[in-house]
Amino acid sequence: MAKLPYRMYKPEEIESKWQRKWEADGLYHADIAPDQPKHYALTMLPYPSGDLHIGHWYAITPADARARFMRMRGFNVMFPMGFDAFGLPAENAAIKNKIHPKEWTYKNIERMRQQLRTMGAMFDWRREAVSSDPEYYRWSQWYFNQLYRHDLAYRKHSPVDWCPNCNTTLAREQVWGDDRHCERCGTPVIKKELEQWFFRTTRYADELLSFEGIDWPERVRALQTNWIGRSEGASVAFRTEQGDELEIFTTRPDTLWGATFMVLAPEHPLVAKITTPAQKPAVEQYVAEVIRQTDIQREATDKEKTGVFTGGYAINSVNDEKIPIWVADYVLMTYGSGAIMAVPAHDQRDLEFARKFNLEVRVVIQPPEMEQLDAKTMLEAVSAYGMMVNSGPLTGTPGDQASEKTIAYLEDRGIGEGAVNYRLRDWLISRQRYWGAPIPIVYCARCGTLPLPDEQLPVLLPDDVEWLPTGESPLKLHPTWRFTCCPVCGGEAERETDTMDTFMCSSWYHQRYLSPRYHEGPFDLKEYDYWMPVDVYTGGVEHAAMHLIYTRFFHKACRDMGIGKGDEPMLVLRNQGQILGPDGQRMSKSRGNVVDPDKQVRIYGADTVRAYLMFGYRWADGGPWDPGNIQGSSRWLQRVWSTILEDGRAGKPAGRVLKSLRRKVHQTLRSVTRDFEQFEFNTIVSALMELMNEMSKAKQEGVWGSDEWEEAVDYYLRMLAPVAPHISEELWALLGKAYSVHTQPWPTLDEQAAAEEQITLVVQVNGKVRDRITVPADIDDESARLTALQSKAVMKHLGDNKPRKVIVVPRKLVNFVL
RNA sequence: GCCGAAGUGGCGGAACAGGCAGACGCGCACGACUCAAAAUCGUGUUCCUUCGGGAGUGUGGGUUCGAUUCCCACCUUCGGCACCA
Repeated sequence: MAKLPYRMYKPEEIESKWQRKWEADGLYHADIAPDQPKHYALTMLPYPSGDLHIGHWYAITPADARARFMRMRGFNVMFPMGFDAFGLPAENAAIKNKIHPKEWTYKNIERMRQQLRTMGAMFDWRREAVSSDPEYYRWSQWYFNQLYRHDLAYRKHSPVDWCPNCNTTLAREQVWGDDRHCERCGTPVIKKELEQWFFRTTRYADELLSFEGIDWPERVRALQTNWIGRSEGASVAFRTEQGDELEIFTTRPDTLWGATFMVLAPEHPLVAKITTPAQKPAVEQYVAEVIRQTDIQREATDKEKTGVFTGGYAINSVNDEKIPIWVADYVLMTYGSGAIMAVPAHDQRDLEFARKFNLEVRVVIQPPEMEQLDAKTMLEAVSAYGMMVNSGPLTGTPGDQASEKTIAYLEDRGIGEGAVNYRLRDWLISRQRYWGAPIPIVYCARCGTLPLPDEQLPVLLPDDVEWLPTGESPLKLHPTWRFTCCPVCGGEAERETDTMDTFMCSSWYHQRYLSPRYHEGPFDLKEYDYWMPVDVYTGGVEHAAMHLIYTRFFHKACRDMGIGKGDEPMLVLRNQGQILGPDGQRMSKSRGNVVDPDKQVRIYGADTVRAYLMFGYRWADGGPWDPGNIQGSSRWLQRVWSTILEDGRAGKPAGRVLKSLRRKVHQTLRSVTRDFEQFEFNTIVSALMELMNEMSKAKQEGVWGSDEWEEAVDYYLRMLAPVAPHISEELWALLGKAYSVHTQPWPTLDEQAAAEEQITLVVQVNGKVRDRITVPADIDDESARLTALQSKAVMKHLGDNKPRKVIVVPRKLVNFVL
């Protein structure tokens, strides 16, 4: 073996060198290869906030390592990167620093591109997409038109959530927490009545509940299921005394005969008509009070019930009974029909209301295991199913058929039908801000609301705009921009001046990566057919009820519009956790606990930072940054460097030593392969550390220069390559191996070499470990038992007793039971 | 209240199909090297112990020869939803 000149491991010298070479060589270019299986690995694209955060490294490094692993396993891997570049932070920063949002954004993108390069990730930069480029948002607008033409986009006047700090409306998904605050800035939202654009996500509510064919974490599935909030029941038509139909939704049609009053939401359109002159002042005052309240005050669950009698009555369709109609704020206009039938005996909220206002309580369900219910004394509503009582023709129906039979009864008589309700709302996409894709709609006094013809896209965002937020769309304040001519009649017309929610732009970015400079459509179908769907999608779980619902909706809509294919955009989803500051708190500039990745790279090198982020945490959990722990990863790579590069003493190692080295190498390969497949990154690094410890010991015993050593080093560098791409490439080159380690195939596992010849048999007496004996791996049960019996420790614990039972688990243990 | 995830040494964490709890790393202790320190290398490191052992994976039960792992009940933490009819 040739003697190598000894050198120190200096990551700062080798890392940028290889990064430049890889890029110059196009080593990570992903092109269609029809004969090769493809793998589309996607990591959520960052927002260009200014600086790359350690959180970006934490998210991207393992995704990159796994993409590299898949490539070595023979897949044609695409791992693209881009920027989600529209959005409020650009405007906020612009206001603060008096710099144009566009300038701020593109400066940041340039800076982050450079920082991303220092990670040594295998991005194919030719596929980069930036959502604020006209060539990108042209297609966001085109998609808007498609949705509009397919009746999946519509404009509606309605009460919407408004962030008074961001000065814009928000989608329901962007309002968070008990205090209903803005997802971006934390300010509590208020309600405004506005004319806004929506996407019909509710049309897909049912389909979005199915996760068939995709492997997504339980956490995300549960969250989305929860968010969509499907309830099954019936809608029933009641009538007012004046003859108006009053529809209600109930999940308990079997309690219909127990309805003793009705409640309307204060905003319900029939309130004014129903209210009698005598009750008018009280009702008007109550409604005015409720409207003045915020949603937070109004929706507090622990609040005492309030309400007012309208003076009007409704007819219960099942028994023609006349029941009073009340107005109360515990009924929400946004769910169901904004009206309920109240069944106080079987609904806690209705019971509280009834007791407070002395309304009738009537038992219509008797669960078999409960004592006879007494409407006069009951303190808690009984929501359990049970036999229907006092329910006219359905009296006596058992609980398990009650709802079903009632629905059939309603349908027979044409007074109601089985119905499903969802919590999910349509997606409000209008934003009264500047830095977004303009909604490509024109309003013409003669021709009405018109989407701009596709060939007139993109509707360019003007640069010369006063972007300071006023509550009005900045585009509306531009002196000329909004005036245009009607695409149909050519007369004077005005543009829509709102921009689109940036989640619209990020709903389809994985398509743009396929062909970011394609001019004929949002993507080149050739590329789509080869690469889609995304095989592995990784990113933060905070998007579970926003981006991850929107993008599924978008994909299904595309499928139905004949643009895309398949039911789901991303087959496998995995979420990483969050890296916190060393103090265990969320990193923030104001707390001063921000860990700067650039600085860590300067100190330790990118490979060490990568290795530590993979090694130090369960990826899905994350945790506090530990400035001490990273030392372990740094020392490890130093050891890898010196153990592989420094000449060893030539010796005559025992065959046993060589065999055991080979065994460890193949065992490591087995576990590293499995862990890559299962996204368990921390144990990949620990297995590689173990192997290095073993190799270092074996080297002391003289294996250096042997075939086994050569194989160990070769395998080691290939296994290390996805984790630490620079040091492995450098060592690969220094050993004279053919460029590049990253285009090598993944090593081949020799199961026989990995098999243990000798095993440690655990010997127990009464389930307690008393001895450990080394035996041949293929020992039969009887010999195992006899060998174990000879153990001194066993003899001592057995004494004169004869074991009642002996359990032998092949290759594992022998247990003597007394 | 409902849904979901998670509780293992001083710390991050490991244990793959019910079979050696604590791999790997940090920290710490001791030793080697050094005039010395750092770095590096080596050894030890769950707790208690009368040195025989005993206890131990959030708590209490259960199944089993045997449970971090399976079942039941509960506690705690985190995340989501919540007057949703």
